[in-house]
Amino acid sequence: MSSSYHRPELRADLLAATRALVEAEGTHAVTIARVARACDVSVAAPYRHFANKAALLGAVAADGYAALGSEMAAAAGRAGSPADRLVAAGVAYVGFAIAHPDLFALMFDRDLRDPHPAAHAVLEGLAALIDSQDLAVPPEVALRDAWALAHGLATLRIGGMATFTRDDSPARLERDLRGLLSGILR
Amino acid sequence: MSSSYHRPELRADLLAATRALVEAEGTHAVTIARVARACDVSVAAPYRHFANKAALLGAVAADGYAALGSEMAAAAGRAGSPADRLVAAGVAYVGFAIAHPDLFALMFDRDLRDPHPAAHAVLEGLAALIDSQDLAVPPEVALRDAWALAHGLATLRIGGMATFTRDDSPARLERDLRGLLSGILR
DNA sequence: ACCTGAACACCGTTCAAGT
DNA sequence: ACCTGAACACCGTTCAAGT
Repeated sequence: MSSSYHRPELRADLLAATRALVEAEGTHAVTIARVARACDVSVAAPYRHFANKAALLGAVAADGYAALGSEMAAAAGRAGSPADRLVAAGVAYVGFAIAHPDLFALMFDRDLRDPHPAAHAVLEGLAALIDSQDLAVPPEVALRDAWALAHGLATLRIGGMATFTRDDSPARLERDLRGLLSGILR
Repeated sequence: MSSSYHRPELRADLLAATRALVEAEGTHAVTIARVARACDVSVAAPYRHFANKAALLGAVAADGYAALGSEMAAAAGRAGSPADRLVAAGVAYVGFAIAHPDLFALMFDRDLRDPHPAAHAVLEGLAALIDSQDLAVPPEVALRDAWALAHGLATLRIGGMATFTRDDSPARLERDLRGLLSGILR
């Protein structure tokens, strides 16, 4: 039939199918069998490309970090002042979580991910936006604070907490972020 | 042998066994079969008390909310000024997450929980600490901000993000919270 | 009313065998 | 080197049957 024994793009196909499943039905719906079926391949085939299910999901999470990082950078690039850049990056961070809630949850899942690439991607992005001249606190403190704030807003929002879903407009988000970040900006 | 066909405390035993498994090995280690074995009961027995695995885990999460709420209230009760109470509650929130990371993660898992009890428990606890006289912003905004901040610090910390694990002393936590909350306190 | 035993469909992972 | 088919231990859930 249409199947061939050699599939050079299978690894990429498996990743795409897994991510599609995550975004459509959530991580709990991901099954090696379902992913394999979506790629028209036997259930054993994925094990030639990923050590196990956790490794497959971890690779999808890694793609997510890259996407998040570039969206933050793009948003910050459109802003003017240093404070505006920081706020814009925060809005992009929360916006990514709202647009891809299950992917975002997977990226920060306690057992499925190597935390280093995440920390690296996010912190590199944020660090590039911050000039210590603009800060009322040391840069590392500012990075921690800004990240924690954006992450809390993002996870409580996608977790369905009513206080955070009632008004989830970008304007509201920006107001929240700017208000709290005023404590660390000069 | 030791088994009897009537076990009035089985529901409580199942909850305790599930929570113990969560805290010892993480939610991914929870299995109806393992929980049943720990309670010396057949695999079908838990279904007389919980509709399915998600309901069992949800009940454990509900217990977690109650525990978190009382720890926050106790910590706030030991503090003096309104600002100190808010900071103390935040420290207790993050401290709970550090002490019970897998339980905390389960409590905020996207597919396993009804968000209402969580929001209720946390917001009730926080609202009792805040007098609008002390605030520079409307109370609902203050609640959102404080919760988001504490939640972000907690989840990034238990997620193993290096910037947050390098120094996780209560003093550091308190300093972070106080600094950022200064934006919402009068 | 509560529990057991057996069953069903499904899953993660392994491995010998094919191309 | 990459994929298939079959296998193994395990899981979630159901249900008739026992007490």
